[in-house]
Amino acid sequence: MTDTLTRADTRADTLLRDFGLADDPLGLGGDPASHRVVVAMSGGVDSTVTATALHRAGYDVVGITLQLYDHGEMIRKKGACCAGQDIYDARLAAEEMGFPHYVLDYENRFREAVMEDFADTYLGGATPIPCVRCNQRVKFADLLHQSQQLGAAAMATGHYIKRVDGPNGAELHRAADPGKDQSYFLFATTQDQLDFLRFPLGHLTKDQTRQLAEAFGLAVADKPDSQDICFVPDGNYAAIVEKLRPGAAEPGDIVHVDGSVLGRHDGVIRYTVGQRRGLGVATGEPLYVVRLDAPGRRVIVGPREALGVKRIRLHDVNWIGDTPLDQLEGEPVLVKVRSTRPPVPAALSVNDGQVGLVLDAEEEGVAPGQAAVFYAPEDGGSRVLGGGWITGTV
RNA sequence: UGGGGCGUCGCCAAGCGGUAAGGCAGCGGUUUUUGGUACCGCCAUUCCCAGGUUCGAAUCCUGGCGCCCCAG
Repeated sequence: MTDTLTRADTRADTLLRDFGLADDPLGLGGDPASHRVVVAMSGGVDSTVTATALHRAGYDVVGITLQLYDHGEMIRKKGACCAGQDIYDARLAAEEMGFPHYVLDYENRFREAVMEDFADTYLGGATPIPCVRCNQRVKFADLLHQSQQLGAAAMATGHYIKRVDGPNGAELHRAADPGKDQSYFLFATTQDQLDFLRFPLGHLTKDQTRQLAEAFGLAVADKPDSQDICFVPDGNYAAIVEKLRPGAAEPGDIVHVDGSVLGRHDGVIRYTVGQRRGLGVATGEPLYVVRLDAPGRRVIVGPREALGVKRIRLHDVNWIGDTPLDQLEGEPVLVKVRSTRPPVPAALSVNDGQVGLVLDAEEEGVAPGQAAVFYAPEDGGSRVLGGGWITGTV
């Protein structure tokens, strides 16, 4: 028994060393034990491995799990996070590994900052990204402040993204594992937040994380990755919008870009630019949502060729590059207008506060409410320079 | 009730005597820490109905029924 444990410990220590998580991996200096580190624990593999690894590295780890929405019917959902079973998983792991763990009730905050924004965005004819709102307004705002109040030297998460110390301070870089990179969802991270944050898994692959989970003997080692919107139990997001804003979604016309009315729809909230399915309109060729006219309750559709977009207007841009943004008119950047897909070349346009992009080549399905995330062109798009919310396209 | 045309999956549509293409829509799945896209799979034992000819018909014949057009 002791022998097995010892061997497992050795295995874990070896992996930690191999993965660069052994000697003060957070770069806080001095004795790790003198630094309190809050780890945001969702209950999934990644954050649990993060907390455990940092605890083993000697930091004064405090695990915190946010309870984000009510239990009830959502408990059973697989691949969710931050409710029900997941909170229990996080607590259990902390208990077994031997570091303190707290559950904070953030339901009200989450509903206001994420879910209501979600509903209102859809009602406005745009397509929200709740995961970005959650990171931006809850995890990297309220929880981060909470961590500072607890006297933490840093807050760590299990996100797949890299924080790199550069000549001008902390930089944000895409994850080593291109398939798991979460930079798109973290574009709104400010320099202040970045200074305090740490992402120990950013230079690991998902496979390596699971190896660690196994070596640590974590119960969540085989837990499936989370996906979909955590507070939408069955993929029926429109039902959540209806529940939050009863009666707000009203039917209207489905109109072709040529002006002809092709049919009716049950509410603009069920559609997003680029969407093909769910229109229920049969012409010979497939039709896509080209634009949403919320005030007119119209869904404007057209052929795939009508989806191409080159110019994008942005608002609430977060910029964490070295050169101030207003000095970068016409400068080249790489851009992602969607989480999955490599960054594509574009030019910044900055006219007295109005930030926009001109893509070298057309992109399809660029929807208002989604994000355009900037990457530095120099190193092939490794460094994240920030991003903005898409207001409109041409 | 004179002439002509047509009735094949929810929509469009191929088929022209040899045992029901395809597209669109729909449904299911894969991919994906948003939505969407893309990809894969499923989707008419039956061709408006009833008889008949034929080894064999959605395809030929007869009679109904229903549309459409041109004339009255």
